[in-house]
Amino acid sequence: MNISEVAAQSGLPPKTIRYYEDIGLIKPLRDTNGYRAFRTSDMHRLRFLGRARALGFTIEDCRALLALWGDRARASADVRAIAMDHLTQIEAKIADLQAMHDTLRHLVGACAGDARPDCPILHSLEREGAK
Amino acid sequence: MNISEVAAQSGLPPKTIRYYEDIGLIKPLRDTNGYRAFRTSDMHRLRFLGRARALGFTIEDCRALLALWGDRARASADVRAIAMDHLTQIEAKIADLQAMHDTLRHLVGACAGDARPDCPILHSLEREGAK
DNA sequence: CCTTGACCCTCCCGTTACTGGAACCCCTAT
DNA sequence: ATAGGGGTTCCAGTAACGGGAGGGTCAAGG
Repeated sequence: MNISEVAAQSGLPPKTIRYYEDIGLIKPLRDTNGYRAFRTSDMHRLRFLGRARALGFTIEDCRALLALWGDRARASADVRAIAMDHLTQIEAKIADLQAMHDTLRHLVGACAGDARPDCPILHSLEREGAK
Repeated sequence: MNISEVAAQSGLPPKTIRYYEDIGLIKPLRDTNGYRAFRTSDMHRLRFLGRARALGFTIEDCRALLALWGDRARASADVRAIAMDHLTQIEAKIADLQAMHDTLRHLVGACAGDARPDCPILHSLEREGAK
């Protein structure tokens, strides 16, 4: 399988696939012409990566998850730990964004948004108690 | 005012302040010894920047907001447009994160997290309908 | 046999908003 | 004279790729 076919079937752009090889997440074979020759197992790893990335796992998380995936003697606790950690980070991020969202929403709601220069948004950014 | 004092009073690290000068967000004067000499107006701009960044505005948004802030003939509609845009992006991001969160939470809940290798999280990443 | 077009390859730079570090200057106190 | 705590510049690295240059390869058509 050449890279474009793998790209089509995995949903990942060729650039990304090459990058994943660069950083050692996959190790496709090479044809004599230098083209990458992907096995089915490479495809599976790529699909796994695509799904893990879609869930927001970092590349390093993915590396760890792949290792656990391939380890018959793994403990599900190890997988769960990674996922829990990630979940916590996501929750923190959502909380941050939600706070920004609420403040902004309030400010946007208070701003007339017309041709006049007076603007509560700028006032808020200007003065002390801007929160 | 030297950079460390401005840093203390604005809450921004010196490195960040130098960076902001690099990209033209502030233009402090210089003492004869080459040290940056910050005026009160620089402080105000830095505080403005700190608050805008805390609300998640990008640097380029900040540049635009600073320009509007200094423009007596501005229309509040312009400010509001930037904020609305940003708000929309935040909402999109929250939605993304929330979706990841829900999926992950479900998977984490289904995983025993013990010494056995069987793990719904890995199964989900492995199989087709991993969503 | 040659050309064309669609592949593929490997670099290298740019992205965002900084942070860390090296190498070096300046000022004050001991 | 030296030690310390400022300050300065510039370079590199971060996360996870994307864009594009420059150049080899392959299959089909004339």
